[in-house]
Amino acid sequence: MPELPEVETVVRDLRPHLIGRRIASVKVSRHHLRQRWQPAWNQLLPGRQVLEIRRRGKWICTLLDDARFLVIHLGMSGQLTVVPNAAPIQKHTHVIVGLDDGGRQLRFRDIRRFGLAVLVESAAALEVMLDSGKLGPEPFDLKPAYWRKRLTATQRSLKAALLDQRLVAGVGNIYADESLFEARLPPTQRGSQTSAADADRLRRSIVRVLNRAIERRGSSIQNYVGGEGLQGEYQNEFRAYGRTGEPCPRCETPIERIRLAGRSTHYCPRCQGQ
DNA sequence: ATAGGCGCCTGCTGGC
DNA sequence: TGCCAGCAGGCGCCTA
Repeated sequence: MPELPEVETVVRDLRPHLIGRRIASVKVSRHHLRQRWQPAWNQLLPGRQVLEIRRRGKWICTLLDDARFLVIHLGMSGQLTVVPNAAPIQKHTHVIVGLDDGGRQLRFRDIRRFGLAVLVESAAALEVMLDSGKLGPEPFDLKPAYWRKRLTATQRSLKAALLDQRLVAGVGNIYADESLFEARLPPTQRGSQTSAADADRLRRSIVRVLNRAIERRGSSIQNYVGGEGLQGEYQNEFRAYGRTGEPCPRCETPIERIRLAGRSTHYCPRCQGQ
């Protein structure tokens, strides 16, 4: 569930609590996540100091003082929070990292277990994992020529293209629908049919929607909370996503919902043309 | 190579 | 009240 704005909010929340802190202890649950936790990591983590926390697309990369990275993906239902040691341990908590500040823990909770928590050996290994063709550029760094080229090179729908992390990193189902609404483009339109003007409008819309969502600390629908356990507020500003049957905020036409690229897709049949 | 479908999980909601 | 289908911020693997 968490997309770029939610992950960015988590990272910003965690930084002041984690940077400079040392890891005192590690405890993991028996349930496996998308990738199995290696027992060796329980030995490697204690004593390490947190130097940096970065976001890349929907990935959270915590740089440690041995040049390794604790890498976390929130999947659909992941929560990464800093809480007092005494806070009750909620069901589905899979990793608990004790901190040396004498009273708090970093906890990774993930109800559906589509998420991931792994220790990566080095910056080079992280490159292989995330970059090397897998993750496209950050939405804020999209070059107009690149973006149009990638869109026009595919027969898939704009919706499918936006969800493809290789084209642009960090956009998911909510912000794809919201960006297409903002740009007044039909989600079903084939990438190959995209004019230069369409592509650029879409690019700007993505940036505007994501920045606004970050300002509102992301969207909370069911599970999402930021690094301090607070919900987001952007769900109150949705114009298309999840508004099936409600009037379009631009033209009052009821918002429609279709299945596209395997996902629920919400749009205004009138002002998002065709 | 590219595009679509399915499965991985748990929990919640709505209809009967 | 119970049961069952359908749905949910993602992604990787399989197939045509």
